[in-house]
Amino acid sequence: MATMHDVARLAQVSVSTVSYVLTGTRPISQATRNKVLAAMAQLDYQPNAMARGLASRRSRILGLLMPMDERGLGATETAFVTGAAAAASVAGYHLVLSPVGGGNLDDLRRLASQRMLDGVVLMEVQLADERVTVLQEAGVPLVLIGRTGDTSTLSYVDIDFDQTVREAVAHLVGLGHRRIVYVNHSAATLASGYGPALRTRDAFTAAMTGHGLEPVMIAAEDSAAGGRAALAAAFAQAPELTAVLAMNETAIFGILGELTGRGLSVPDDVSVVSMVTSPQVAELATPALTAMTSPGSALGRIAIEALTRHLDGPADLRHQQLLPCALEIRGSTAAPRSRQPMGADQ
Amino acid sequence: MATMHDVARLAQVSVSTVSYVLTGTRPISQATRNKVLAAMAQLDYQPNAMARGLASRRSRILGLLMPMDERGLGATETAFVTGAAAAASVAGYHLVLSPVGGGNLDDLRRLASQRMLDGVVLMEVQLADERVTVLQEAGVPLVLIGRTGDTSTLSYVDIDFDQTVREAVAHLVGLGHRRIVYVNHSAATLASGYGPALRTRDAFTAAMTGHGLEPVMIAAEDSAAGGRAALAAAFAQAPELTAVLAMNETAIFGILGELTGRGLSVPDDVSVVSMVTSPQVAELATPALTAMTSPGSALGRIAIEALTRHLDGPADLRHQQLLPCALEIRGSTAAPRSRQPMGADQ
DNA sequence: CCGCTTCGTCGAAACGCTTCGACGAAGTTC
DNA sequence: GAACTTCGTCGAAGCGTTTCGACGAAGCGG
Repeated sequence: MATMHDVARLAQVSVSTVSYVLTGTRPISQATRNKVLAAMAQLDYQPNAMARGLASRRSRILGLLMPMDERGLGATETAFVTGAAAAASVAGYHLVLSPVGGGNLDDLRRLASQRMLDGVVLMEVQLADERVTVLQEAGVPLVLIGRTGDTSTLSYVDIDFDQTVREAVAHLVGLGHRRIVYVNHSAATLASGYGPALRTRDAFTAAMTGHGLEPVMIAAEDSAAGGRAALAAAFAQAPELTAVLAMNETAIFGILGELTGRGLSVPDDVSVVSMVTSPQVAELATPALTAMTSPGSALGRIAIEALTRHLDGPADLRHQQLLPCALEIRGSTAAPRSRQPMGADQ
Repeated sequence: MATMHDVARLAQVSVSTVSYVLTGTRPISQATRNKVLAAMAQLDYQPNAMARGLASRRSRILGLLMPMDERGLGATETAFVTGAAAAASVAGYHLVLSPVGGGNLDDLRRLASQRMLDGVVLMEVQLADERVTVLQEAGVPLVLIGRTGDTSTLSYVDIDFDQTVREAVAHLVGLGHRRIVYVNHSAATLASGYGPALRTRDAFTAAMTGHGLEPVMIAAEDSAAGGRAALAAAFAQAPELTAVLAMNETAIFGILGELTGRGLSVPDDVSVVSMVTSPQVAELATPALTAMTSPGSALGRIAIEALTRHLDGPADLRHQQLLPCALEIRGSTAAPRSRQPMGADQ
C-alpha cells in the first residue's frame, strides 16, 4: 500500500506538496500538480482514511442512525437512506448506517465520543428523545428526520403531517365521504411520544372539525391482526363509516383483509387512503391504494445537505423544513356508494 | 476531550501503561490498573478511534455491504442486519452498513482501499459478482451472505435452498397436491445470475421430478402486477393447478389478489407457500401464509462470527455453511378440495 | 548468592497524514 | 529601486494511539 511519502519521492516533491494537491488547501502550479497526479496514478495511491482523520480531526464520515426493529425497513425508510447516501457522496462524505436501537444509549455515547463521525442524521425521533441529548452532549453536529417536542435549537427535516392529513381528508370529503375513521399507530406508540402519530392525530381532529365532521380515531397495533381489530373497533364506533384513513402501513393489510372478510368491497363500500406510503407498498394491495406518498429520498437528501453545509460552512445556521406528502390517487377511493343503503350495518 | 496523556498524568503513570490497561496486551498490576481506570472515569475518557486505527492498523469496524434498491429492505434482510450487529458488538467491533449499489464499483474500491474497514460482509451476491473481485484485490477479508458460482476460495453463509425447496414441495405433496407451480423472480433476475433464483429453480425441478411430478416454473416481476401476471400464466400452463410455491415476496400479494379476483379461495381451491419469508410478512396476508421462514438473524450472526474469527485468530480458515429455512404452517395451505377429498395421505 | 527468567513499567519511535511557519522568487506600488 | 505582497514549495511539528526495546525489581533453581 503506497503512502504519501512514496508519491512525494516519485514525483520529486515534498510530502506537504502532495497533500496540498490532494486537499487543495494551498495553490500548486499546474506543472507540479501533474507530476504528483501522475505519481499517484502510477502507484495506485489511496490516502489512508485513519491518518487523514487523525491529522485533520475530521473523518469525512456521516452517520445515519436508525433504530432497526424486527419490522424491517419499509420502502419509505429505504428512500431516506438512498437519498442521504447520494447527497453525502456528492458532498464528498461517506455515509454509514448504524443500527443503534433505542436501548443502547451507551453504545451511542461511545460512537459519538470516539470522534469517528463528523456528523449524524437521526431517524425515527421521539418527541422526547434521549439520543438527541446524548449526541448534543458529545458535541456531534446533528440533523433530525422528524422532530422532537422542543425544536428551537435543532436542525430537522420532517414530513408536513398537518398539510398531508388535511389533503387526505379533503380528498375524501371531496368525494362525498362524511364518516371517516383514522387508523393510527398503537396506543403504546402514541404514549411513547412518537411524533408522527401524535401530529397526525391532532391534524386529523383539526381537519375533520374544519369540515364540520366528527373525528374518529382508532389506535392499531403494527400488525395485520392489529388492523383487523382496528377495523372492528371502527365499525363499533362509527357503524356507518365509508372511509378509512390509515397511518399504519402494517395494519392496513389487516384492514383490507377484514373488509373483504365482512363482504365489503374497496372502494365501492369503503374507501381507503394510506398515509406516508411508498408507491411500491401502495401497489401491493388489491386494488392499489390511494396514498399520500412520502417525499422519501428528498428528506434524506435535504438532511444530509443541511448537515454538510453546517460542517463545511462557517455559520452554524439551523435548518428547519417540512415537506408534505403528495396525494396519489389509485383504486382504493371512490365516492361513497349511497348515503344509507340499508339502515344499520353492524 | 481528554486524551491518553491526560489520563496518564492524572494517574501518574506513563502513556504506554494506560494503553496496556486499555488493550490488555501486557500485564499490569491491579493497583496500577485501578489508578488508571479511576482517572479514565474521572476524565470521562474515550479513546480516539482514528488514532487507534492509525497506530494499530485495524479500525475495529466491519462493513455490511448491501445494495439498496427502491424495493426496500424486507424483514428478512433486516434480520440479517440485526443479527450481524449484535454479533459484531459481542466481538468488540462496530458494524456499519454501507448502501453500495452494484453500480458504483469505484466507490467500493475506494472504501476498501482506504483501510477503514477491517473486514466486510457482502449481501445479495450474484453468481458472478464483481464486488467480490474488487474486495479480494484490495485485500479486505470477506464473508458472503449468499454464494458466488465458484465458492472454492471464499467464506460464505447461505440459505440451503435445496433442502428448503424440498421441504416445501414435500409439504404440499403430503397434503395431496400434484399440480404445483413455482413462481420465481423475474426472467431478468434469473438471467443476471441471481443465486437464490437459480438454485431454487433447479431444486424445484429436482424435487418435483423426485416425486414423479412435472415441474412448472413461472418467472414473475417483483411487483404485485407481476404476481397477477404470473398467476395468469400459471393457469394457462397448468389449468388444474392446486398449489403455488412462491419465491417472490413482492409478487405474492399480487398472486393472492388475482386468486381472489378469480373467485378462488385460499387454501380451499389453491394452496400457497411462500419461500424465504419472515413471519411478519407471512402474517400480513389473509389468510396468513404458510411459509419457509428464513433463518434471518442467524445468517448475519454466523457471517460476522466467521469474519471476526478470521480477523482475530491466526489461521485463515474458510467458513462455508448452509442453513435451511423452517416450514411454518399457517392458513394458506390445505389438502386440495377436488383432487382427493379424503384418503391419499402419502 | 549468582545468574535466570518473568513481571510491571517506562520512554520513544512509529502510524500516514495535515497544517503552520518560513522562505526564495516574482510581481506591485510609489 | 526599496519596500511590500503574493505565489509555490519545503521542512517540521503535531494528531492520539500502539508497540517495541529496555530496564529495574522480584522470584527461583542450584
